[in-house]
Amino acid sequence: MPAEDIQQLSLHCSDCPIRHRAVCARCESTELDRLEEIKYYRSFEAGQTVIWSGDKMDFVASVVSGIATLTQTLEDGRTQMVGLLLPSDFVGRPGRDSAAYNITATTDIVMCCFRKKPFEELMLRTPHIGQRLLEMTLDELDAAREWMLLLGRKTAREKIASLLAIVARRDAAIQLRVAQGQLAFDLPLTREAMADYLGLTLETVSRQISALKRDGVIELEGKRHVTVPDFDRLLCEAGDDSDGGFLV
Amino acid sequence: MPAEDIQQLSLHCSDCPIRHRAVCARCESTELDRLEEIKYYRSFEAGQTVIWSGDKMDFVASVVSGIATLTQTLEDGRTQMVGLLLPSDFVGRPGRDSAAYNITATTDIVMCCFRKKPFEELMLRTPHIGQRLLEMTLDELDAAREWMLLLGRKTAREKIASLLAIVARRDAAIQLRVAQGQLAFDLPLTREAMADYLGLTLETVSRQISALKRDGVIELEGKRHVTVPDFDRLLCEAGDDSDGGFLV
DNA sequence: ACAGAACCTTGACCCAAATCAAAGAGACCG
DNA sequence: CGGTCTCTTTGATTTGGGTCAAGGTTCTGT
Repeated sequence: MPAEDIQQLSLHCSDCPIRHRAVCARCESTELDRLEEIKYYRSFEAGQTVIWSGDKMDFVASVVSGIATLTQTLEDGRTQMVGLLLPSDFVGRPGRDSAAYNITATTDIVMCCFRKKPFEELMLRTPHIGQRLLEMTLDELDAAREWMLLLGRKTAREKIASLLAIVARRDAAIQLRVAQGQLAFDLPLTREAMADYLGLTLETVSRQISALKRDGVIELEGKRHVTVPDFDRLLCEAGDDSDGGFLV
Repeated sequence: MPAEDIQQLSLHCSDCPIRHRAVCARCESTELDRLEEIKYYRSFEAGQTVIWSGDKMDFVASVVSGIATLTQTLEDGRTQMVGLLLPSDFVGRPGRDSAAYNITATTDIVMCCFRKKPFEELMLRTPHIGQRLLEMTLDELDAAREWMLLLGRKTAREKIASLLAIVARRDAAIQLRVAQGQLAFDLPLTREAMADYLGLTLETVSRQISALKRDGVIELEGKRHVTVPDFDRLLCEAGDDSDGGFLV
């Protein structure tokens, strides 16, 4: 989302640190002011579950700060992460009143919620909101499909490299650090969460990270801080030149 | 989509056998008549490529008859199917002018196309179309995420059983055959396409189908015709009680 | 400063699925 | 009818990643 859009949007939502990506920034309707009337905030601690799959969900929300995951599980406990919620991401589905996934906070998190009913009414009156939501949903669909390629066809090493590349890019975008040459960032996920994301076991994740380190593709400081000396090398390890992916 | 919607919709699109699911059936606006003005048909033979990923795509379309696949590939040829287009499915993305995936006809296929520009203009004037598209896109996203669970965490046998269950259900829905007890249908995919769908090799697909046959979960007649004596048994083999999935 | 917990790494071993290889079964065609 | 092509099955072997197990590192709370 271009910077000027964020700014313009913030005119409508001035006390809130979030960029409501659900809302069309180009729409100048005063309807958007009504978002202020129906919104409220909720906080969760790291590890807390925001909502369980199947539970009633009478709100939609944007992430203000922190990180949450969307996961699905089989009866026997096998878990697959199907999405990651980062600041400014939108969650919740107009027209459906129960959650489709478990949402879990992996860090302390603040969400900006809108009660679903009034939000839907606002959508009806303000087509631009729906259009923006459609755009966002299509982006998520593309990201999910790219992840399908990763889950179905990539090797463990490629999966790890892809994840690192995506996190690096996302981090660079957030920090607005222009990334020439060396990149450094903190992994926002535990080894286990990475495993659930990539369809691997945590042991394999650990082993492959060690292998990438041994081969000089990345450097590690502590468990979480990663330095990438040669981003192109990492991309090459990722098995494709994909420039997008899940974290969008 | 409920039957009455299809019927009501067909008022607006009477000569076309397709149910335009992209269009809100409940909308009585005469705007919908303009769809007639901007639509045209294209046919493809089995095996033909409709469009390559990255190509310019200046239309959106609904599938009238036949089956097509959406696939992504890595440079070395590894292929992952990320979607299956069945009659009445919508393809194409307002707001993006190149295709994100390879679209290939797996049977002879007829598509009902709308030039993108006028379709987008129509969307602007008719919010219900956008809303319906949003609904459909959210359904596709759910399906893609369910597929992520399958790709990341299910065994080969569970993958095959899941695919069979989904095809069986979809077939039953299309045929409007009420499915008490025994189900029978034709597989719409080659072993190789199934493999690309499930993230397996074609040999593994063949072996697992043979195993399910040997264990009495399914019966096979020829290579493609499948009979399911006990649908619950098949669901159980699929590893979850999922009632939806990719084919929607 | 110490105990405990949570998280991470590494090794040894195993197995499900990939790979390599060969042969069967239809479909189509001259 | 036999030949060829495409699709499918089955067998033998290999291997990537899972499983089980044992320690190592931080971090937190007392």
